[in-house]
Amino acid sequence: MSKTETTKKPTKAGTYHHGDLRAALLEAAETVLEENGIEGFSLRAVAKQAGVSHAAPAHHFGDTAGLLTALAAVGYQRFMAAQEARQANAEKNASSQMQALGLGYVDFALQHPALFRLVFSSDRTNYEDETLAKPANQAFEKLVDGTRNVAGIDPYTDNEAMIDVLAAWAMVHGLADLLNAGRLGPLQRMSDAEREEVIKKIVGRLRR
Amino acid sequence: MSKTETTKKPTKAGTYHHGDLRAALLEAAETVLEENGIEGFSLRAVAKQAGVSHAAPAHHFGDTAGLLTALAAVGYQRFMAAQEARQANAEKNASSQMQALGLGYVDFALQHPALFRLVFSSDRTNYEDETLAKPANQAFEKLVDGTRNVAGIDPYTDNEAMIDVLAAWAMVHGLADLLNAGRLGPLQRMSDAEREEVIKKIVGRLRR
DNA sequence: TGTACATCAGTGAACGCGCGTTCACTGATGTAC
DNA sequence: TGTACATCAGTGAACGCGCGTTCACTGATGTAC
Repeated sequence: MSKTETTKKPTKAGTYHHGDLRAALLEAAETVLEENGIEGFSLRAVAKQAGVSHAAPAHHFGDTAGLLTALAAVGYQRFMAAQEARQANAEKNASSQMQALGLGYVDFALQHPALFRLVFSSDRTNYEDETLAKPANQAFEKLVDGTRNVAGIDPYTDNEAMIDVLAAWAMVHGLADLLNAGRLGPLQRMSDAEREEVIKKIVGRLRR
Repeated sequence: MSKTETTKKPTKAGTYHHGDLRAALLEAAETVLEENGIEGFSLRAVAKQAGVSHAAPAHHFGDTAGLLTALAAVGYQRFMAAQEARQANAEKNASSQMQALGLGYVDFALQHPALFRLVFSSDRTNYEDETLAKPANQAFEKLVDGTRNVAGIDPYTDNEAMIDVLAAWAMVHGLADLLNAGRLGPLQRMSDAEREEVIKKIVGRLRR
């Protein structure tokens, strides 16, 4: 029953008011999501995980969709961080940087399977919410930029280049989702290094 | 409260025993799944839809996973039917037939979004069950056959050809899932014909 | 510096709901003789 | 053809559980004077 140290704002432990319950609830929500999946997600479970009364989350997020929307925004931060980590370790030419975006996409999916679903497949989030729409667009822009650098053409003015964008997205998304679902038989049982080689080859099947 | 006519086995209407409740429950389950999604799926909801007592489904399928597994097997029939319809209308050369598999994949996803998720992304099904594993393998074999015909090499003996198989699968799966999730912005609002052209172009981004 | 008061964050009991599961039951069907 | 009995399919009441929501509350904080 120990409250996890949030460290953000040093709260006075043991007081009636939490200090930064919103942040603590988001952290708890991430834990609950990964442990129970989207289907097992509930405000009460989050409250319990945060060690707080069950009615408290509604006070900050309204309802389940509100909390999941805020959580999805956090998900995009994790997602872009995974991509940036790959890009930092990749060669600086356009095509290596583009490949890094794909590998980061799959990294994120494998490391945070439930968050991945929430961000890219769920209908329990609200993309009208500016705090979610903004990072979502930001992530999409990174993909557009990468394609622009590889193709030398702006996808926003060239239809074929936009097809490249969508094809790249679809490819890595499908790969990530099927891997998480355990539908790709042999790939499931490979070592990380082996699987990574195959993933690179699959992503390499994209052509202009 | 009218029981849907099953037509399979002409049951004596109004009798205590149903006659073919198993089939009627599967039909009801498909309706409930598409209406409530995987998250809203329950044995009780299926019983209600079938107009039968709430404890009846457990008698035939054990638990929710059992019913969903049986339903997923039905899903593969729908899925392969969608692909076959596309293939029947396509030119008979290897590459057109392969493209038809991809278009059928997307057709199935758009026509039966929840069933699509159940079949390809859910963890609430049991692939150890032979009645599910069999059609799943059958569907995979169609993809392997298509690739073999295009590449002229057997994916089971050639690693690069198997990469082709997985890349094709990943591409259309990602496309279908993102479309269903409503994440592909502009594509969502196109007419069917326009969208189909774009989908064909995206699928065409696969290279050997 | 001290007091009074408004505001705010979080509590906890209560509610109604749908869920899966259990279990004694009832009505229909099939079989033995 | 008729009777007795076993088997089977489906019923419906009851259970405990976790859920979201409501609401009167309590304790901490901040502000006015």
